[in-house]
Amino acid sequence: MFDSASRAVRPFVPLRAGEIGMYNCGPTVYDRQHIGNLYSYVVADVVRRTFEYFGYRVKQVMNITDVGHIVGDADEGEDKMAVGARRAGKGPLQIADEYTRLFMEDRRKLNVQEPGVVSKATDHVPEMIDLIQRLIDRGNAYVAADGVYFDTTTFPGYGTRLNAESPEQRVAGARVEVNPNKRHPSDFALWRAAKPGDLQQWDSPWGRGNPGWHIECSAMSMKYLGDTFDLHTGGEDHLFPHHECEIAQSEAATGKPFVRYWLHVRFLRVDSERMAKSKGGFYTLDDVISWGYDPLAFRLLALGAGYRNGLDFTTKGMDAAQSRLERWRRTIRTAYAATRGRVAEPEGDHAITREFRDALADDFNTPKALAAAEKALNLAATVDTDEQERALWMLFDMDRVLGLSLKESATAKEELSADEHAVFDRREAARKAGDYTKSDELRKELLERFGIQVKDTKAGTRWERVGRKGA
RNA sequence: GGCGACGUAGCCAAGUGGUAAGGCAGAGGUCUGCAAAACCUUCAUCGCGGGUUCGAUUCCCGCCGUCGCCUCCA
Repeated sequence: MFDSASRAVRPFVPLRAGEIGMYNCGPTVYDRQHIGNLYSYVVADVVRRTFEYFGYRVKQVMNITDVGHIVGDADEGEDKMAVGARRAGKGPLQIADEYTRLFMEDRRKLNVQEPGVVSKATDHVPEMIDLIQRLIDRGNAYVAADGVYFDTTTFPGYGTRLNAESPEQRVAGARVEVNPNKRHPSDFALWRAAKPGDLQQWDSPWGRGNPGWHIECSAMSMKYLGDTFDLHTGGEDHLFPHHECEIAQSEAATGKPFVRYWLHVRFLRVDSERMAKSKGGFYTLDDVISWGYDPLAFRLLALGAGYRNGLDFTTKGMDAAQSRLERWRRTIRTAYAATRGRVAEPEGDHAITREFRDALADDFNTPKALAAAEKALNLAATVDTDEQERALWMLFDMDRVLGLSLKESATAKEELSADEHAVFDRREAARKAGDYTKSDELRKELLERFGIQVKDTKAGTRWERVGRKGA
């Protein structure tokens, strides 16, 4: 896998054999998560599933940031949680709970498995305070007028562990006013003293206030995974400063290496541009669903691109993914019916399975893995039932990682409603009577009114729900 | 301004020093009352210009273009 810290692909070797500790930087729950956020969790999910597929036990921890963090140091702008709360006329915790719920719902729709531990920042303030105290005791942090800061000069290599650009080079482009309370411009806040009107504040040895943004991830990841753990994931935007700060404060506090492998997901783009509210490309999963797409088509789209290259979200791309998904389902359903639900593990190492596994083992190359799956699909479309049984076994096996509910689509049974059935029967009658004009009319009606595609096959008339696209 | 990534067919997207996976769309065909589905066939010399090499899309240099980061952000 590719490790951001060494900027190279290197073999993955876990700390403890057969076991992996993995931490995902979670969302700040002050608003709905957009598809870009969701995309990064789909990637994390595929990573987790891949490790499990290869037999590892994965302990996955994801945080929920339910404390508002406006700024690193210069206090400008407004607390995000506060903004969200005021907008809805509710308290910060209600807001956090509400958006957390919606977030978890979106994840389920995308077949993203639940992490073993989901930890909320507000539940871990004591741990953060402990950690800050340790840093002060060790001389890595100092108390200033408006909070506690990490002294970056005490941590050699600060800001360069994951980034090629040195801190000196950054100063040139600095665009935020330097806080005069800090000893060095690059120092970052661990604890911020409360200001009048702060909705969320806690007591601490340094007075009332709230924790800095970076400290929560250090405190929670180490609590659940230990001082050193295997894998830390996040969006590319976290490379700097968030993860650099995490490294600095964690390693300074423990004197041990913090994370063994870093994985950063490139941003999802909308029509080739970064999604941003100002550009109008801020979409939620519900938007995507309302346009007539299956959430799993979005997952398939995500799988179709390498996580390090980012994903370009376009309606064309979604159309392609939707068509592809529907074809997979049809093929599998047909094959499953042909084998009467039997599947058979191929003897020995099947070339297709091997191709699939090699692709995943090569830095989670899901596009390549999908190509292997397409080969299995071709096999499933043959008339040889032995071949089909093997193909189905392989597809269901692959689905442990792909997470496209292939098995469910094979066995899904759907019924026509009474209304639909009536139209369907009338068409059958017209067709039998040779009245093709009328039968074609009714077929069109089924499609346009109910989203039902009628197919006349040698084996009789079939139908299928295809949904209605476009908006 | 600094740092980084990328530029492969109409679109999305893998990949390799020896003439380029897969998907979507399209075209032709088989099947069909017609459709739909399915199946078969078909569809690229890899941004531009140099260089290294027996040979480069793949390595190096330059240029052009796109995108991201430079302390809110998955």
